[in-house]
Amino acid sequence: MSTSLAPTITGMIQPPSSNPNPTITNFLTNHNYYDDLGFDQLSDYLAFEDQLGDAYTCNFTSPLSNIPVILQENKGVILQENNTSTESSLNSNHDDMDSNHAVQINNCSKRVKRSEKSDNGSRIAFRIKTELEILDDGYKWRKYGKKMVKNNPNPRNYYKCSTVGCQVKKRVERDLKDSSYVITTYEGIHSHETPHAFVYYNTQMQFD
DNA sequence: CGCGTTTGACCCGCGC
DNA sequence: GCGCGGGTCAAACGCG
Ligand SMILES: [Zn+2]
Repeated sequence: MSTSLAPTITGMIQPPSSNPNPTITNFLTNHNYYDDLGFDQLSDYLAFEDQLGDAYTCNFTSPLSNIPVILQENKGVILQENNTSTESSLNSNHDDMDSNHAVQINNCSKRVKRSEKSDNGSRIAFRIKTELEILDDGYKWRKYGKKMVKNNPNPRNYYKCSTVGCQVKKRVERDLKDSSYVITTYEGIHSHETPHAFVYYNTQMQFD
């Protein structure tokens, strides 16, 4: 099926009336996270690791205040490069956070791995607790493959960005340890912006 | 018609 | 060489 799960998600939350597209803006933060950095090499990524951690948490907390759909359900978010080592995890209860804007990132761990063969693109994986298989992140994806992975009853889906000239791929599978989690792996950097996602932020832009 | 999904075939690297 | 696992292609199909 397509990426139109808006009804499902919007049913779970109260979208702010000012926000024309809650589901998309929610994931925009994800994209801001690595798009703004635009690191082409893992070394860059690693170099900025500390700052990233900040930006990361920040992105997920403050701008999300209105639309913490997924993150509220989150028990953990994992960023990882080529699945191994160098992990810095932070267990934090954001209880002191503005309860109105409570975005609960209880167990937010970040994993970074230096890869030997850092193929041109970057690779980032989000581990998200959700029952939904397909999550609209603001980009248009075209599914191009599905595979059954070994030792995992759940299939793995392959998507590619529909925008011409953009080679970003993403791959979605359920965590075999805990099938209530979905691991979404992005590979590459978009050569464009999302059409809709910035509307919300533009409306926030003020000149006071 | 245009575009997205489905799904088996195909490809490729690797270990035996 | 062969089988296997992971990744991709593409023809057929579905839908607005
Ligand atoms: Zn793209």
